[in-house]
Amino acid sequence: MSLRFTLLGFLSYGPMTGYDLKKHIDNSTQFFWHASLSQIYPTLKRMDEDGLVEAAVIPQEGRPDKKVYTITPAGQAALMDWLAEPLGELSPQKDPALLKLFFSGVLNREAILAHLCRHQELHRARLAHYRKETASYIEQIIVATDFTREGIMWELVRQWGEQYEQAYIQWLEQAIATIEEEF
Amino acid sequence: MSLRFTLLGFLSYGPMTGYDLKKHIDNSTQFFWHASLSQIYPTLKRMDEDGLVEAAVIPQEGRPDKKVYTITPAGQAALMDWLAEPLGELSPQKDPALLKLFFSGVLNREAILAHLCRHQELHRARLAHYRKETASYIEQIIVATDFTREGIMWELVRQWGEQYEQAYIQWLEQAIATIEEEF
DNA sequence: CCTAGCATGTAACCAGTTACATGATTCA
DNA sequence: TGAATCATGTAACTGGTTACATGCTAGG
Repeated sequence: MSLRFTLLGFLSYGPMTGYDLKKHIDNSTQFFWHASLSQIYPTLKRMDEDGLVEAAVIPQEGRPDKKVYTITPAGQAALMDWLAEPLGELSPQKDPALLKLFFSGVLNREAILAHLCRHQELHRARLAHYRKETASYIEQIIVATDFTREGIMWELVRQWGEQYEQAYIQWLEQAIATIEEEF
Repeated sequence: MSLRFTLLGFLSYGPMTGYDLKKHIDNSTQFFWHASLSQIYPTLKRMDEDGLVEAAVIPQEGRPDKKVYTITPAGQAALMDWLAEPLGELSPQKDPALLKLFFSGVLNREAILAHLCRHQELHRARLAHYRKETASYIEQIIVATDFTREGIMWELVRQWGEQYEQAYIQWLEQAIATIEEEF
C-alpha cells in the first residue's frame, strides 16, 4: 500500500513519468522505501483506474510513448489523509546480516571477524553515500524548486540515515573487540 | 529463503515443534526476522520434503498431534554453508514511518510534532523491551543450555537493538527541536 | 563497440498476510 | 465468562522479484 503513497508523494511535487519516479526513489527514499520499474508501472496503471492519478500520453519516436502522470484532487486527498493519520505500530524489519550473526556462535573466531569487517565496510560505504550523494541531491532540489519546508523534512530523514550508519559502525567496532577478547 | 535458515538455526539447538519455533522467534529474532505460524508450518513441511529436517509425530488427545522436527545432517550442512557464505549487499529496508515523515512537509507544525512524539514513544517502549525482556530471556537460555559461545552472539545482536533504539530516540529529539525552531 | 540512458510493459513465480477451521485446558 | 496457551493446518490474496521483450540515441 505504501508504494501508492510514495508515488502520490512525488507526484504532489509535480507531474512525472514512471521512469522519473523510479529515479527520484533511487535518489532519495531508496534506503527506507524502494521499488522496481516492473512494480511501479502496473501500480500507476491501477492508481489511474482508481482515479488517484491521470496519464497524459506524449507520443515519441523510436521509443515507447511517454506517460506523464498528474495527481488528481482525489489523489491529493488520499495523500493528505495518509499523512495526517497517526503512526501505527513500528513496522517489523528484516535484516539477514543480523540473522546470520545471531546464529554464528558455531563459527570460528576468524569467520565471525570476517563477517563483521565486511559488514562494517558496507555500512561505511553507505554512510559516505548519505553524506555526499544524498546531501547534494537534496540541496540541488531545494535550490531548483524552492521547496524549503519539504526540504527540512528530506534533510531530517537524511540525517537519520547518517546517524543510523554511524551507530551501526560503532556497534560493529565494539563487536569486533568483543570477539577478539572473548572468543 | 532466510526463514528456512532461521528455522534450521533454532533446530540446530535441539528438536522442536513449529509452535515452539514461533515462540523462540518471537522472543529473540523478532526484531530482525519474524514469521507467522501460517508461514512456518508449510515451510517446515517443504523442508522435510527436501530432507533438511525430519518430523517425529507424537499423538495427543484433545489437540492436533505434535510434530517434533529434528535437523538432519543435510540440514546441518545447509546451515553451515549459509553461515560461512560472506555477506552480500545490505538488504534494502522499508520503514513507512520514515516515508511519511519524508513527505510531511505539507503538514503543519503541530501535526509533524505529533508524529515525531508518537514515534519516539514507540521506540522508547522497544528500548525498554530490549533491556528487560530480551536481556533476561537470553540470560535464561544461556544458563539453561550452557551455550556460552552462542550466547555471546545473541547478546551482541541484542546490544545492537539497544543502541539502534537509543540512536533513533536521540535523532527524534533533535528532529523535534528542529521543527520547533524552523517550522 | 559497448554501455548507459530513455521509456514502456507482461508473465511467472516466490514470500508473506489474513481469514478461516478445530478444540481441549487453565487461569483470572 | 472470556482470554490465553497448546497445536495443527488450508485457501485466498497481496506485495514484490526475476526474467523476458522492444528499440533508439549519445558518449566514452
